[in-house]
Amino acid sequence: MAYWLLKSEPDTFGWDHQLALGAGGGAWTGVRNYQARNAMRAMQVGDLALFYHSNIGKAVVGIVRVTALSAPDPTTDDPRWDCVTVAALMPLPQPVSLATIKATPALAEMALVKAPRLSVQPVDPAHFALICRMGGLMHPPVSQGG
DNA sequence: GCCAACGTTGGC
DNA sequence: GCCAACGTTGGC
Repeated sequence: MAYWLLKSEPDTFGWDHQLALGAGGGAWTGVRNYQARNAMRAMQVGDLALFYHSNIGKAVVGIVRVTALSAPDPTTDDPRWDCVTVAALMPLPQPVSLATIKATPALAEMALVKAPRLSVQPVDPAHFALICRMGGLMHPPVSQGG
């Protein structure tokens, strides 16, 4: 079981779009970075990920669940690129902003802070739980992956 | 809209 | 295999 963070620009594909896909979710396409791809390849069905709005909003706004393993990305013929499938699990009652994360010493080691351009990244279980609580979830969901 | 950081590409 | 050029990301 593991935790992750997925970034998306909300004017391209935001939380509302993810919600609209329903329980089946949708393919997380468009990743063209090896580190990000490798993170997706390491995901298991049932793993959970923070859904982060980059550029506009700049906040963690919800939690998604991995519903299918990494598979070839249908948006390219290039065989190097993969995508997982994720479905919305629940929103954060109160989004946790990048500014708040940066102002929280316990979260200073997050890749979001240290490697700000990485679009798919692993998240420490303690960091995941803390952000959930900061977002108003008294009982953070637990990864069922692996 | 700007610009710094950084990943990728391609010439050598 | 090095490295300069270039493109993209994403915070500000």
